[in-house]
Amino acid sequence: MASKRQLPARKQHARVTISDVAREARVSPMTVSRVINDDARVRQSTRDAVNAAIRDLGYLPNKAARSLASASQVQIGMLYDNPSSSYLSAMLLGVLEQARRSDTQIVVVECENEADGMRCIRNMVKTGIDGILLSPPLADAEAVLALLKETGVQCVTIGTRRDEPNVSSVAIDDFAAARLMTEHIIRLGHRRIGFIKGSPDQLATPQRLAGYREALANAGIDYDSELVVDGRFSYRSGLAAAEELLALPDRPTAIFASNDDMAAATVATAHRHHVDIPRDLTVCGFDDTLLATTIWPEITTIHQPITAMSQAAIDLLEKRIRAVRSGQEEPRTSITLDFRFVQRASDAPPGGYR
Amino acid sequence: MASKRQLPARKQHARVTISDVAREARVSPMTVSRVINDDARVRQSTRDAVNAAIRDLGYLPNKAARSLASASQVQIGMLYDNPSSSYLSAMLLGVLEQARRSDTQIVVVECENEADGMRCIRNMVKTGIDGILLSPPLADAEAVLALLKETGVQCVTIGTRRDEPNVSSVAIDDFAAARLMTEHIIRLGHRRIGFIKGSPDQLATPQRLAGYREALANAGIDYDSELVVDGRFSYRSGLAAAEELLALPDRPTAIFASNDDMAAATVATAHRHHVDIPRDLTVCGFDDTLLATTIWPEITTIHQPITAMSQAAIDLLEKRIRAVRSGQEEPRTSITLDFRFVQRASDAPPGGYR
DNA sequence: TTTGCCCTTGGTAGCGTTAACATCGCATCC
DNA sequence: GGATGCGATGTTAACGCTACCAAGGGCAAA
Repeated sequence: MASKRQLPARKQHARVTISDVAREARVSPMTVSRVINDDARVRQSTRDAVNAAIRDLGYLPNKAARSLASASQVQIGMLYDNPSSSYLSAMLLGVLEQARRSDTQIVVVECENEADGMRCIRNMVKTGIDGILLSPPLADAEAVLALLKETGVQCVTIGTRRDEPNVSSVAIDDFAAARLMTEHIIRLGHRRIGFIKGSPDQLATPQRLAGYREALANAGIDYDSELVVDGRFSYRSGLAAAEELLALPDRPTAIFASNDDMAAATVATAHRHHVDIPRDLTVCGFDDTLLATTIWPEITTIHQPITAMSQAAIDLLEKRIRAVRSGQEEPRTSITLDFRFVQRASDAPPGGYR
Repeated sequence: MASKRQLPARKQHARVTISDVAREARVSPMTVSRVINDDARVRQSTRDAVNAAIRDLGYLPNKAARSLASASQVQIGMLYDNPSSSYLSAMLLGVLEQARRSDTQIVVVECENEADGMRCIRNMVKTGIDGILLSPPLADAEAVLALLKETGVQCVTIGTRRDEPNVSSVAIDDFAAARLMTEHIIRLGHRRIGFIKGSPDQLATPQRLAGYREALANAGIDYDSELVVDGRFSYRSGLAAAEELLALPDRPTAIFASNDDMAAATVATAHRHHVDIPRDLTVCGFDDTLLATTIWPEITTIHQPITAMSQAAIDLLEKRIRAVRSGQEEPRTSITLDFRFVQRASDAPPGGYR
């Protein structure tokens, strides 16, 4: 590799710049800038010429210059606690992708609990963060939200529907999703359907339960509190919950767990009892984390578009931050994305016991 | 929020800049720049004064300006295939953190298989990527590596030790780790130790097996090929492998699976056979993914510092890219990080059968 | 004492882009 | 017909930082 010391200045790398494109298209750099920023006031013919030049030269805008000139850089902190790994990785993917598109710096911090979360937020605010992204269970911690309101930092939560002054949220409709899943199980022919609840400190928990009850009521099935047991979203809590349900004298023919971890635990417990799935017991989960397809049989579940959710969350956060910066009222929008019912191999009509 | 239209120019945000620090410390901006870049030629007393000013003002360098001025921006593509979610999230965390520190843009792409991976690489090269980060199994695909060599793009692999012209790697010593784990099992008193292999197309597979054999040989235990069964790193393959081992007339008292997914499957299979863990059977895994602590009992395993590995990988990649850019020979370093033996609840001395 | 060199610091000129304002031509209106 | 306005484009001056070169000062060698 020859040295290039004879070059006049620092330039070694020489990518195509906006001026090159401008020269090629016989316009000013400003016009090129307008084209790449989708500014409306450029004549179509000019726009076409510029685009052609961009393509010919293989021009790629320089991010650094862009965000320097437009002072558009945004710093967003993402806090996470519950490292349900697949949830986390899906979120990270979305966040990374979105950050790449805009000029956003993301700082990801794990915190152990609510108190730690508050400490992290204080630190971040001190370093001048513009916004914060929260996922459950932190997104449901009142103290955390109160602190956020106090500091005035913009915030978006994922997976928990909120509607407050400076907190927007991106989530699915947990109620409708749980109802749909329960309806599916009823349609298979089940009447005794067990339900494993999630942690009481998360907003999704009562919503999913309500969806289950609604479907039952609509189908004319009496609610039996014996069939509804506590869980904490963890595998281990699912083990105990499933054990409880399977020990019932008239045991359920189907179990709907509030998340996949507990559904997986139910599958394991059933196997230990030599209860075949799905022949003797239908097991359904929620979230469609990778665990749902890791174990065998693969679990019928509700898919949350987590990557898309985190992308939407970052986008929303940026919009709010920009709005505040330019002195506008922050938009008070929350987004509800569509979930998807995913049928796999863990459900079947009842009848194994006969 | 009052509008600020009376301001002379575009400035709304007014963060502390390098000039503010310079004024505060009564030096030139250049000297401040030297301090924050650890340039050696600054007198200690000056350095201290500048650092004090930085602290007082809460100065944070502007990334965009920095990378614009130094033309240092680097684009790195990260390809992943095997979405063992916890592996992925750990990697992403490391990558994000490292990217934040330096001026590196990361593009993360999932690809389904080898062919798809090659397509992705070609695309990225076309858009002017500077380097590529590969994890298994893509990191073990010869065709992919050949393509990389052909295009001359810098590359670092994670989890697979490589030593080739333009490919460095960051990994742990799989051989030593597997040997250590096997030694641990032997020390517990086991003599019949089952082993579940990984996918044949990954380099780690033979290395882990070799570690197992070495420990056996050192302890004077004959190698019994009956105890070594095939797996493919997936939960489902682990189910079959465990079934095979547990069906043996003289079945093993311990099983060492080449990763946690298969160890978890072994636990599930054992439970189905009413074999208690760890009383009747010791099960050990490898990788320390979140699955290891999700299930019950939690699995004794080998911890790979994946987040640190991906950080090191990005760092290495950047160094190589900068070296090439400035016309130097690319450094041909690979890094081996330390693994950690993690004892949990899935192992015990033999004796349950007596 | 002078010369030369190194150590430390400062000045200048960009890096590639965009905000803000200026300009130009042309159609519209009274 | 000249004022008015608007749509399309150009000009200028940053954005905050660092590469490069120059310069001052101290010290050792001549």
